[in-house]
Amino acid sequence: MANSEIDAIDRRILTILQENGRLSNQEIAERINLSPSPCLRRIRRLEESGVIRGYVALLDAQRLGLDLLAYVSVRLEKGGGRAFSPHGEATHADLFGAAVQTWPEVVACHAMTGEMDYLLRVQVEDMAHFSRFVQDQLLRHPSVIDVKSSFSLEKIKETTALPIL
Amino acid sequence: MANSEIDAIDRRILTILQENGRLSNQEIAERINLSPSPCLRRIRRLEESGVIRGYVALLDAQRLGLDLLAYVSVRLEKGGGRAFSPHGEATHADLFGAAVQTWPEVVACHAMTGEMDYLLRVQVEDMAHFSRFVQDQLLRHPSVIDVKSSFSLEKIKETTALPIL
DNA sequence: CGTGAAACATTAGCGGC
DNA sequence: GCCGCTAATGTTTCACG
Repeated sequence: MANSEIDAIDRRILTILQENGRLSNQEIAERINLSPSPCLRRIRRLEESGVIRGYVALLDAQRLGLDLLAYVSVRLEKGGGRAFSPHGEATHADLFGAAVQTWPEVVACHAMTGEMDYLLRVQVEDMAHFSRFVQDQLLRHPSVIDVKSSFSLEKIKETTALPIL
Repeated sequence: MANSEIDAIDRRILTILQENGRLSNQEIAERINLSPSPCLRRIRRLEESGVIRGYVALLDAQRLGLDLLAYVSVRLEKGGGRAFSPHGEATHADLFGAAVQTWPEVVACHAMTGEMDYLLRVQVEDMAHFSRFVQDQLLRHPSVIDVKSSFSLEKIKETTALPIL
């Protein structure tokens, strides 16, 4: 459980796995000039310490008919204010956060500094679906005051790889 | 090479791989009640058709010392305007897009509708690093007019899995 | 689509630096 | 402590029914 330091070899492993998470341990070991056993031990350590959160397949949104990507700024009711909830009491932030988890079209949501409280990344088929999402879900939520949407015209860059060099 | 339709079984495979991209073909085949061979054939077809863009490891930004996530709105010089470039001529958008590719701290960049032209997602160690990035890279870029930053206070939701149900 | 066999990869144990 | 070897086990990937 300890605080294993991440050395240069670990970083090379992470860089490789961020690009291709399905390389075999052997292949990775070759690329970093190590034999398979210690390479695997390092990978397992990185997994267990939580540095590697997991492995996923990345899909192509357009080929799946999800042609519209929106960023939505949301402002909530203010104050340390409380609102009714099934369990008695909860902040607007709690209620909104819980709702966000249940909306599949919201692929990311951050509480933010600045004028707006939350920034949502919303992935949907088309404008009709987006409109329904805003009208029926977002604006109907009791904690939401205000919503501002912008739409992605072009994806200039998009990577899940963190800059660890 | 054709336009293979994605059926219900394919979607179940994709749902599984979006969650765990390292499951063995055998494991996936079991979960969808299929034998390994046809399951693998489907996966390969999804990979080759580009529906599956790739497999990656997801890392934990905080454990790697990347404690600051910013969203930065950028406005560029307007017009079909052109600016000098090494190859003679290029739009401001081209120049800015090329620059973005070279900045490792920018993990995503979209051209957007609305008042700002681009939305950048910037992942850095701390505010000192962010400040250097804005001053030395962004604001120094000849096409950039204006920059507005917001910072993530809390990650409410974040998934690479697309809503394909 | 399923079966089976060859090729390949993973992983635990042990000895050496 | 960390590396590398070996050998057993499990997985992928074909050709073929």
